[in-house]
Amino acid sequence: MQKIIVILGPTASGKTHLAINLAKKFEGYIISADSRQIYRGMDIGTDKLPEKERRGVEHRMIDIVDPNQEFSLAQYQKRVFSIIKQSDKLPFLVGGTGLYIKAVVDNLDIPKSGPDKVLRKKLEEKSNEELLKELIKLDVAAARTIDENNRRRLIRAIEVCRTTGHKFSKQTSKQKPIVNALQIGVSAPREELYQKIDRRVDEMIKEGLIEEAKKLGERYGWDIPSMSAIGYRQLGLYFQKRITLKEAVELIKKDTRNYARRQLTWFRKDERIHWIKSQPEAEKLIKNFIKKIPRA
RNA sequence: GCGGAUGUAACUCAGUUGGUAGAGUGUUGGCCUGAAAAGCCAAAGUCAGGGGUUCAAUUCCCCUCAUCCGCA
Repeated sequence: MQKIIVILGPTASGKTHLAINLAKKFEGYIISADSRQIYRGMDIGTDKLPEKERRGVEHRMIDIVDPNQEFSLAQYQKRVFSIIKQSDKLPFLVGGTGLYIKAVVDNLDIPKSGPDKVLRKKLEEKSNEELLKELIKLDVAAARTIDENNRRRLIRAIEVCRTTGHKFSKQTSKQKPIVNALQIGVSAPREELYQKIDRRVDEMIKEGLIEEAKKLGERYGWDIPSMSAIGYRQLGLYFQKRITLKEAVELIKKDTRNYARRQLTWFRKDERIHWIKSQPEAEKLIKNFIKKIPRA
C-alpha cells in the first residue's frame, strides 16, 4: 500500500511552509488538499505558494480548473488516487479541506451521482419543510440526521436518492483504504492563530487581493461556487456596493476566523492525527513511518 | 453642588400592564460523503449593587455606585 504523509491544520497555521521543508528533505512531492487552490487565477486570496518559493518541489492539484468550471469532491478523490499511482516518490497531501483529506485517507465511497442541475433548481424552490417531507419519503434515516434548515444537504440527499434509486444513507460508507497515511497536524493556540489570520488578511490586501478579486468578478461574475471563497465573496459585496471596503476587510477576517474554528472541529475528532509543535518532531514521525515495513 | 437621563449576554440594543428574559454581532462546542474557504445546529446572562412592598421584583418604591448631558 502506498504510504503518504498528510500535513493538515487550520488556515494560517504554517502547513505550507512546513510541508515544503519536509518534501524537500524526504524528496517527495506535494499534493494540495485545498478546495480553493485548485482554481486558476485565485492566487493571493487562497494564499497559494508562488512558483519561485516552491524550491523545486513538485506541486499537484493546484491550478487545475478555471473558476467557472465545476469541481467536486469525487473528482478530487479520483484525480489524487491517479496521481499517487503514477509516482514512486513520497506524496505529501497538504491542506485544510478536511473532507478532501478524508476522501483520500479513508477512501470514502462517494455516491455515484453527480449534480443534477435541473433537479436542484426545482428543489431550490421548495420550502425547508417540503424538502424534509420529501426526504422522509425517500430515506428516513437520512432525514433524521440532516437538520431541517440545512437545505444544501437535504437537496443533495434527495438528489442522490432520486438519481441512483437507492437511499443516500446507504451510500456513505468507507471502503478499504488504498493508501497508508501518516497524518500530521499543525496548529497554534486559538488567540495566536486569530492574530495571524488578521495579519495575513492585511497582507493579502497589500499584495493586491482587491484587484485580483475585481478581475475575476468582472470576468466570471460573483455568484459561481468558486467565488464563494473567503476574500472573493466579501470583496464581491464591496464591488456590488453592498458594503464598504473597510467592512469587507473586517468580514474577510471574521469569516476566516470562523473557518479556522470549523477546521479545528473537523480535525479534532480524528485521533489518528499526530499534532506536532516543531519540524524535527515531524521528521522523526516520518522517518519511523517510512521505515516500517507493512505486513503484506 | 443642583437637575435630568441611562445602567439587561463579550458588544449594540429590545423586552416583561410584576410570574426569574430576547435579537443581531462576537465567542465557544458540534454536524458534515460529487457546492466543503460551502451549508447547518447548539450553548452561555444572580436583568449595576443593596434594601423595601408583594405569594412572587429584572419590572414598582428608596438608597448607593458608575456613566453621560445640562445648570452652576
